[in-house]
Amino acid sequence: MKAEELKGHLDGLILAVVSREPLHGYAVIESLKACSGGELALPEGTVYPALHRLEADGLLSSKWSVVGGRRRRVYSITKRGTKELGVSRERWRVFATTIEAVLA
Amino acid sequence: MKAEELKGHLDGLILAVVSREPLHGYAVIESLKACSGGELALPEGTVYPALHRLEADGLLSSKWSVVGGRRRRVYSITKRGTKELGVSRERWRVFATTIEAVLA
DNA sequence: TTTGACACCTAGCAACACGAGGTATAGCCT
DNA sequence: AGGCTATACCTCGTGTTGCTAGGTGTCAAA
Repeated sequence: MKAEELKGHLDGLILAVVSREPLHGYAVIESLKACSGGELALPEGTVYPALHRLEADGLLSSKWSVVGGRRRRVYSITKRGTKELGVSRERWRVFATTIEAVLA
Repeated sequence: MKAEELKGHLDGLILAVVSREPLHGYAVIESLKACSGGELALPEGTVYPALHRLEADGLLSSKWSVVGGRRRRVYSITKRGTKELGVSRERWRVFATTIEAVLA
């Protein structure tokens, strides 16, 4: 998976996995890996800043928790985040249709 | 169509339209627009540098021609470019499958 | 006790699509 | 003749964004 391919699509992916259930950052990485059959093995330096960005934009909200002595920041999707996820899905459909029309 | 979405996918699209028939830069823009039903209305500042990049990488070759007093740089796909187009198509399939698995 | 998994963070880099600006010809309308 | 539009090329600078590389700290198992 090339790095640039992902640009502009990451936010939607994160919103999608967090919308299923609240997750902390590390779990988001694992969830993306699991959902994609290992294809989306994203480094922390990619995911953490993205989570911060999404929270700053009001699409995710977080709260700290401690489990087994380890601190976790657990993210939940907000109302605006849910709406944005819908937009992302629709935008993906348009995008994929467009690319396939040209590439095929 | 968001700008960042396209990143990493543009080269494959250009290779695809040029592979159908040799085209000059302006015609590449028109062809992309036509193939995509107007969705891919890319500005010149996007397409021209991409064409130069592809030529520098040996995936396209160009020669000047003059038609009706206007000079055109006509691009043809090279052998390596054809091969790369195949790679791009396969990479798109993997990418689209991956995104859909997570986003759906 | 040292390795690995878990769990978080940030600064700086590199890639790349785009906006804005520039040059020049041809054809059409007034 | 002058102005406008379409054709046709180019480049510089900017903004976004994913990644690399580095850092901190806990816990369990070898």
